[in-house]
Amino acid sequence: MTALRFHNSLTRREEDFVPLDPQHVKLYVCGPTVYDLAHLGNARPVVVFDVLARLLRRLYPRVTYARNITDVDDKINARAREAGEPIGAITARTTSDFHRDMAALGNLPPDIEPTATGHIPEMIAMTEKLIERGHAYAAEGHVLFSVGSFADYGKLSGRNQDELLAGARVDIAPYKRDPGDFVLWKPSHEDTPGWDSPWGRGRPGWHIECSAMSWKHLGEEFDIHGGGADLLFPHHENELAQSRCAFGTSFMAHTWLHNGMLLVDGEKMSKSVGNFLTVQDILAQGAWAGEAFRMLLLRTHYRSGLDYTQPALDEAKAELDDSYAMLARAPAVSETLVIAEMAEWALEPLCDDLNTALALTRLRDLRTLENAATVGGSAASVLHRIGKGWALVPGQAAAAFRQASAVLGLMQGEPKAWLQGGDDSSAIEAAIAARITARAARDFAEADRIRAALLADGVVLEDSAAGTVWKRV
RNA sequence: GGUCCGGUGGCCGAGUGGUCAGGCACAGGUCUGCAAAACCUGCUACGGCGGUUCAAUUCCGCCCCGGACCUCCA
Repeated sequence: MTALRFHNSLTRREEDFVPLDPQHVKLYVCGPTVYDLAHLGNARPVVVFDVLARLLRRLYPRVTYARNITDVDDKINARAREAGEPIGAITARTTSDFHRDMAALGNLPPDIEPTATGHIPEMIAMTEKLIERGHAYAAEGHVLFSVGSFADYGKLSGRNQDELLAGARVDIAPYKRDPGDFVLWKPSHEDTPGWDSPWGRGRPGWHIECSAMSWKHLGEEFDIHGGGADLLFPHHENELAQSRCAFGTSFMAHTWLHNGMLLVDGEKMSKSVGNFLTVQDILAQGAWAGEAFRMLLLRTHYRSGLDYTQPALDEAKAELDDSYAMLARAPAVSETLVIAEMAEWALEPLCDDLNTALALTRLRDLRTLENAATVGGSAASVLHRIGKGWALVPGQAAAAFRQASAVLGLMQGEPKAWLQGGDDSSAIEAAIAARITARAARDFAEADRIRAALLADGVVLEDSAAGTVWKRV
């Protein structure tokens, strides 16, 4: 496979990916704060970086993908107060909901899923290091990171201190030496979760959590850090500052990747606009919806903005219908060099900054080739366009399609289950048998009557030389 | 206001200094008892104004429009 390239947010350029250790690639992605059901926007980075992890695993002998669970946060505390529910109950339930929803979208679990509450000692240790090295100070029970102590502060997000100051739109706490200084540790009252620390009972700031967890599981320096573009500042800027200053390193992650924001019906999701959608809302549309939503996400390049609309989801479902139908028709074949070559070709775009949209286009081409081979027709124009001289053997393009799709986490289900899944189908089979008898007797009126009746029940028939097949719509 | 990222055909959406994206929709065709599916053909766009160039959707400048971020939203 060709060399991996990424658009690195840190350098704002596309560059070749060079692992720190080619035997072991390390990836960290910011996970959810578990206070409520995952919404559509939460799903995008999970899907995008799931594809990245699958791709890395294909290219390198060992990959460690860590994605955290933020289970200590003031939003969680607020939710617990409102709902009168214990914090532990909220975080446990929300974490399990998150796992369920992400699995429904076809995501594999990360290799490591550290929780913030499980890493308080590491956070305290890092905070102490930062104080020792003169990058942080304690004041009134708080510990603050001193942005003025780090010359590179602002480099990741592309801002300078003056801009940050000018843009500050919150009241500046009196104990801050610099308005840009941010909290590493803050005091907790009796009614708020807290841990004993050298600065009294308190809880960590948000940013230090990710620095501590990535340090614990991936080391002081690692390969790739991912997350939503909205986290670039302040979260990632602060993480980077904490980690580099605590360890005296020249970088935290070598490559920083940021996915674009998801809109719903052209607007940022919000409850007031009424376009707020959770993953559960999508999944409720049917058994097909999880995979269709994943397809929808991957049809757009991860760095671009993406507008979710219902017609777009329906189109993604229709594409899956067509693909599963193709897979259902294709005969099984044994692995060949051509199949490997086809799959490699389809996946090639992923190496160019994870171009999933182009990879999907190539999968469509494989689908057309397979259809031409199994159903009939000429694929000469497709072969000419893609510049390939593949001989069309039924089953081969389908096998390549299936292999390549696995890296996208798509179209791995049983075609029959996708097309015909649902309630008991014996009545449908019986009706089809009756229709075959009618057709054999050239009683087309009866045959058409049966077909129309099935269609009314959402069942579409397709006659071919090989017999009659059916699918639900 | 500042920083950054975008504006591609009816819709979605890649990409490129000059020969084709692709999908959906639509219109023809082949096949079929009729359909459906599949395949074939057609539909030829790159926000506006300048500039560089033999040649710009692709590079540069300005303008317009949209979005993200500007201290804890993926």
